[in-house]
Amino acid sequence: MSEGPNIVRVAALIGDNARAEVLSALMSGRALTATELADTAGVTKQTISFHLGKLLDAGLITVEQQGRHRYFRLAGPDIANLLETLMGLAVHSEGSRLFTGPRDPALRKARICYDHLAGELGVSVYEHMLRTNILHQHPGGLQLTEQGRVWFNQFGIDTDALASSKRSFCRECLDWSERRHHLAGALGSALLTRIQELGWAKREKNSRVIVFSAQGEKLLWAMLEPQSAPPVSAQQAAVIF
Amino acid sequence: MSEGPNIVRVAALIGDNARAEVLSALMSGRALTATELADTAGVTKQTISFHLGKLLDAGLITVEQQGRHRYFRLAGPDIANLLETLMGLAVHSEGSRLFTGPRDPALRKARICYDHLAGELGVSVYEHMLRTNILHQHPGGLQLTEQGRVWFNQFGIDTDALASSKRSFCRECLDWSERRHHLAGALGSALLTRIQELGWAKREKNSRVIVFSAQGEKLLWAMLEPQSAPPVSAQQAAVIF
DNA sequence: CAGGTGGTTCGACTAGAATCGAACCATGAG
DNA sequence: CTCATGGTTCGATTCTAGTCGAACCACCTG
Repeated sequence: MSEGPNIVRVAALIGDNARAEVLSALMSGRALTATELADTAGVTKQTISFHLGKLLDAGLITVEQQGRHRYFRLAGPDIANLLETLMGLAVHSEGSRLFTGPRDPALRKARICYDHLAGELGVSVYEHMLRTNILHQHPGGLQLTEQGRVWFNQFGIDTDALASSKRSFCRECLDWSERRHHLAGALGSALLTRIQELGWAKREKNSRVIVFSAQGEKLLWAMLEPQSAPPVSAQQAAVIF
Repeated sequence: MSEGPNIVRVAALIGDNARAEVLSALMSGRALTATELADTAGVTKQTISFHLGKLLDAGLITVEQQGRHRYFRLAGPDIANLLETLMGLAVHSEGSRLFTGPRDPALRKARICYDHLAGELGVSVYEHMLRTNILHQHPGGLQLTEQGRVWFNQFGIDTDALASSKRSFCRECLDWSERRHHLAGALGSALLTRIQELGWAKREKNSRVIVFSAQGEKLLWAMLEPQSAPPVSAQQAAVIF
């Protein structure tokens, strides 16, 4: 009867309020404890433990013990990718009652997707990088060009160190709100981290929203424009804050 | 509490045996009647009617009335895409008991994904097309090159007619078994149709498997090889490297 | 050591969902 | 018109899965 892999198990797992809430919370890329998760999901500790067990079984999340805490996180970028795909579809399926809450616009503008930048800003930065040939789409996958390497280094990111890590260096990820791609992988992760280091943007507490300061957004674009700014040196940029 | 779109509804919908079976069956791209679906899902007519109602509500499938029959099909390529993504994840999550049934190898080799070719053959054909510059990955999306147009026309596909249709002309689609991309969109659809027209491959009854004749597979590759097929100049193919 | 907090296990309760039998409504064939 | 067939609706049944209360274990702190 059933050909192919067993979709049902995974889908059913996600198709529960509490668990979906957990997974969404973990989309922030943060590692959270069981009680924190219980809190955001709005259930008791016992219940969350039950759910976390199931998610672990299925390999959707992983744990790391640290003292008497257990930190849970998504098992990998694949999972985050699936969740974003689902959101992209759900946003249509919702149809009638689409309550665009107050946080929603901010969420569309810029948010964290697992560990990299997503939303309007995420895709426009990514597409800009393609246009200006910092990144290049190659049959085998996305590639960092030589000038891209220079750009990232000047931005204060050690691309060589990243490349030697085991995780996928750079790849694209589908954005649910924009329905276009943004940058993911080690490079995407490093980019966002650096942006936060420079104080250009901050994460909103308990949310996936990322708020750019007006200044920060301007500086980012300045950094990307090839003519207007021969890449601002990292130190110089950092001075601002 | 919950930010972003409501994943739960969609996921829960897929997370049921009968409905997942329905969706999988519709991945074949065929339009099927309610009783056919009831049959493949292994439930009675009443039950399938119930499930189809839910899937319709959520906009995952659509109906078309024809006489006293109602033909159901997937609502669009997005849905197919989501399902493939899910399969890609499930294949890992299954872990221990992965019963690779007898049909499985055939399914990995070549299968239909909504309406285009997937599996080993699907991705290698697609990647070959990129290498030989029939298709080109462009920041805005996938593009058919001029020489690609010629190639498709010689293959008996009227690309201009396709381009004027409303649906997305050509795009890539992630392959769950290969974890790489294959060709989708109107162009991908036309390609598969033409291959079947030529008798190079046939669909297995009641399954997503596509069986190529030894002859057919050979002819397809001959068609793609740059030296034997004039449209692609060796020069342009070499440009990539 | 005792006390407090983070997490899990067990058992029982409950709500919701899937299922089917049976009756019902349409459409097409003869 | 009558009969057969494709589908839906309704009601009743069954069962699974989420939930919590309570007890329990593990670890850290004082």
